[in-house]
Amino acid sequence: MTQAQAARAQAGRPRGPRSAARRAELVAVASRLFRERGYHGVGMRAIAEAADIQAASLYHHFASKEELLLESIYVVDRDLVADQLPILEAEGTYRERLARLVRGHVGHIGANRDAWWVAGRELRALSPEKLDEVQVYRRRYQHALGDFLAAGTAAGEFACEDARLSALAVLDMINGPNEWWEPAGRLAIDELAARYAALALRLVGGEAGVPAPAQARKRRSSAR
Amino acid sequence: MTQAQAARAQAGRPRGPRSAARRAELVAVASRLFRERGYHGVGMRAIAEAADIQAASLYHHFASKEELLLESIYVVDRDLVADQLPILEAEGTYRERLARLVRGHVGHIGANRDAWWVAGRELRALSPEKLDEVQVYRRRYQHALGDFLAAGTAAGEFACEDARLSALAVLDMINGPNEWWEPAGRLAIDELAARYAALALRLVGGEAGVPAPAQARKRRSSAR
DNA sequence: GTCTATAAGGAGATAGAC
DNA sequence: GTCTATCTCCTTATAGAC
Repeated sequence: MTQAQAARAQAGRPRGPRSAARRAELVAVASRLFRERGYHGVGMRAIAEAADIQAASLYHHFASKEELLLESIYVVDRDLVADQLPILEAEGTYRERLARLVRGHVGHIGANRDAWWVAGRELRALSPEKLDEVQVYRRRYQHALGDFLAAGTAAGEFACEDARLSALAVLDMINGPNEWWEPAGRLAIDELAARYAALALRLVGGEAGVPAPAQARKRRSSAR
Repeated sequence: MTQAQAARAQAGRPRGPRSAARRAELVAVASRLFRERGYHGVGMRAIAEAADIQAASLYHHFASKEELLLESIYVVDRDLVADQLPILEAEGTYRERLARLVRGHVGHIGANRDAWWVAGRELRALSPEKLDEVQVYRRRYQHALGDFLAAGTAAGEFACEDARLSALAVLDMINGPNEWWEPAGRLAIDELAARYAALALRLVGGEAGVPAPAQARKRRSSAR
């Protein structure tokens, strides 16, 4: 990848002779195939065929197959963090903010299934440099959640003995639907997101003494 | 795969001119490489080189590359279910049995890291027939846990609104360490297993009204 | 049980025409 | 921006000697 390309990838709305919209289309096609067959299970010829062009034409838009993979992964690991971290800093009780984070997280999985599947399985196909870059985003998210749970425990809203571990446990749980949720299943993604939010509150001790989890969304604008 | 080979793979201690011990060695080598580089990222030549033989010699022990993958996955999906399901039927309170299940599950991840990594990522590389076979084990585990949580709720030990979903949430959480735990980390696998067991109890409402989770292992031989 | 040699095809990537 | 043609290397798997 050239420096110019790297800079373009960082920007929110890249410009230039190689249209950003076309790139995004091609990334979406590649993500779908990577999801279906795995990064190493799909060739540039197959991606090109699915996009209805020749393999050589892909190299006009992307320097390498790895760049296609990286763009897929950015949809999750870069963009999720940018969307979600502000939630933890926003208004509301700790419980409300945690619930919003979980709903946003699960909803993001539902809205970006191909990219999530790829980001969950194909990180190791990245070069060490790009892998590092991606993992910085993940660690930032994880640490922010750990700090938030510690603060919520200090404020008496949660009861986390070990906030770092609780953050891992919550993330393990809310990443789980990436492995099994599908649109045709029993629960719509919004329902699942709401229920996982209630379960996450239990997990961090945010529902202590309230055995009936259906009540979770009635309590509002208290504490803080 | 021939029928004889399939039958041998099913048996606990396969015999024959192609030694089971040699097969297990080669599967372990293959699992490690599949973990490091992905199923499609590793060639038969690389597996052979790591085992210090020629690629053609692998075909004396295994009919195909896929058979090596399948044997890796069996270590998790077939053997785990066989080890773990009896725990749910054994003696003890529901809480005790759930805690034992979680500790066994997390411990199995720690003891079979390569196989777990592969089973978590490379299922789609199996043929549809073998994929089905593996997924039957997974569903059995999931359904057994769901039934167990429903029974524990009816018995008053848990408080699961939706036992099927709670089973998924618990499994999502306790599968999580497959993604991040490593021996050199902050927690030994036994410590992690014990803490995740306590967190799983919270998740299913098995700790209602007990905000201090450190107490979990003191209560014993009550209810049932 | 392991070897050498090879078949038959797919991989990522590039050159240069249009 | 897309094409055709091609380079070089690697892929799974098999044949048959030892």
